Amino acid sequence: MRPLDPKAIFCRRLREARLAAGLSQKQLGIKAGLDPFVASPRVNRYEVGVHEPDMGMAARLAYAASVPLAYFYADDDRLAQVIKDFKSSGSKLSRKVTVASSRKGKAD
Amino acid sequence: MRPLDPKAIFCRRLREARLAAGLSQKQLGIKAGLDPFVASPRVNRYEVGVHEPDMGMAARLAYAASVPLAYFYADDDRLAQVIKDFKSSGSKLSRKVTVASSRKGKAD
DNA sequence: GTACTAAGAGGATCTTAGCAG
DNA sequence: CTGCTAAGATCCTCTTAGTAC
Repeated sequence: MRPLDPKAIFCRRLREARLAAGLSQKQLGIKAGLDPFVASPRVNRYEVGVHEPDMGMAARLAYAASVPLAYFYADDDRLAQVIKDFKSSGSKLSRKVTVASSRKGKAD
Repeated sequence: MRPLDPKAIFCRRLREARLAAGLSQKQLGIKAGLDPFVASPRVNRYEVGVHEPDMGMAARLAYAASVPLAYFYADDDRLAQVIKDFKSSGSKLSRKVTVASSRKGKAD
């Protein structure tokens, strides 16, 4: 079972999640903490596949689009569905890791 | 539900997957297609969290460690388990996307 | 409003060359 | 062997400034 191209998968999942959330590229970027003046080009570059976001940015986009981060990297459509439907039930082990900032994307 | 720091998660999952596969950092890198002379430092930097691999490299590491790529990004331990145990059953829709090369990591 | 693109500035990773257990 | 690190060279991303629908 060879892995599919992860970048192509990422683009597809990101777009699908954004549209499912009913947001424009700019709106998603802003909701993910990007400056309104840069949100549109940056999210666009991610969706088209020209640039790859780092993990911090990808996590914010996932949160803004209401999907788990792992959803963006699921190479199998069934696995993607399983991830999207996953409810973090009683998370007793609240192992809180501090939220770090990503490269440039100021989170506020 | 705030997302945990994805880089810290990635480091933890990568190390766990590598040890579960019974490989050294160098061995994992070589199995992922890296040159034997660079495999050790590069995998180490990923595991310690100093550098972030791009998606292509992450996908090769996941394949070499016998876990789905999405496993590295699962912020919830239960979700991680679900992903790891996921069997891509009869994948009838063989939507083969061409495997692309990543930044520097020559795959052969 | 929406999606999308080019190009320079800036900042990230990669390779090499090492150290310690 | 193993895990791990510093520094310069290299390459990718981010912002700005735009086009087109």
